[in-house]
Amino acid sequence: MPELPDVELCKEYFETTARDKRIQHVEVRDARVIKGISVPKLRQRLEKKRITSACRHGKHLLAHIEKDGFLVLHFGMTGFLQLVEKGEEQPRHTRVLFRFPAGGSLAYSCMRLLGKVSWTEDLHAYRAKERLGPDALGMDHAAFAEMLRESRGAVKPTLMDQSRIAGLGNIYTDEILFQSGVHPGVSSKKLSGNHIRKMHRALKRICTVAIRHKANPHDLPRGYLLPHRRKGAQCPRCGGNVKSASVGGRTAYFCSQCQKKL
DNA sequence: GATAGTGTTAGGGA
DNA sequence: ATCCCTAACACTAT
Ligand SMILES: [Zn+2]
Repeated sequence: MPELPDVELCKEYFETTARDKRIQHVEVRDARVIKGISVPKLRQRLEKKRITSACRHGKHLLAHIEKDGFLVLHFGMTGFLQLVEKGEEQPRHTRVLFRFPAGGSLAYSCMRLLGKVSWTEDLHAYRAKERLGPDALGMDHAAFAEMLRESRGAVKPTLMDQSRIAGLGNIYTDEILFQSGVHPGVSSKKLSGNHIRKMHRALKRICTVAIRHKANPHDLPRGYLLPHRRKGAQCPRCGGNVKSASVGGRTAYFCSQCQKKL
């Protein structure tokens, strides 16, 4: 559930299920996901308060709470939100339950506990404290090109560096590099202007299309790597073998035929 | 039973 | 300091 397109969909889900509602009660079922604030303080900030809007920055969902500040939700690798109506069963790994006066509640589920629930009074300060770079979808070509020129090391870890560009992770950087014809291990410094342009366009296109298709890999247009993102699968563009390699400590999947090392 | 996995960060070595 | 790599976190699916 966790890269930019997924979090954007979470934001939309949050808006349709929680906006303008008042939080009656916050049930913290596993305090390990609460970060940067005590459980009583967080409850104090949220209970009886109205949710007025939501926004996303990178992989972070920020829900504006009437007057006070922002509830921050991060989903790690396995987090998601689900509206639970009265009497319905809640997700197995629900860590926090936000109850509304009408009886329904919004469950924050996070199996691996890699996500977090937090609080901030100031979006700017939060961004700085978390060292979050500009959001990937809001970055124009000039900023994107400059970011790559300033970076060292392989391009894939650079794209996943949340302090340089916020929102991309292991999966979508593979798709971006695949559609741009760039090998994940290439040094950012060696990218031509043409490559950078391709990557910038691919990033915008891929995130937008993924959001439109509910971030479901099997609903993506033909030619996308994601549905074939496993070792030994066939490249959807050339029919070659999809390969994997460890780049920056994560497993990258790519087609060595379509993606050149330059 | 062993292993990998959509993320992030602390700790260690160069 | 600063960059880069690895391990660790917790839990499930294969
Ligand atoms: Zn190919």
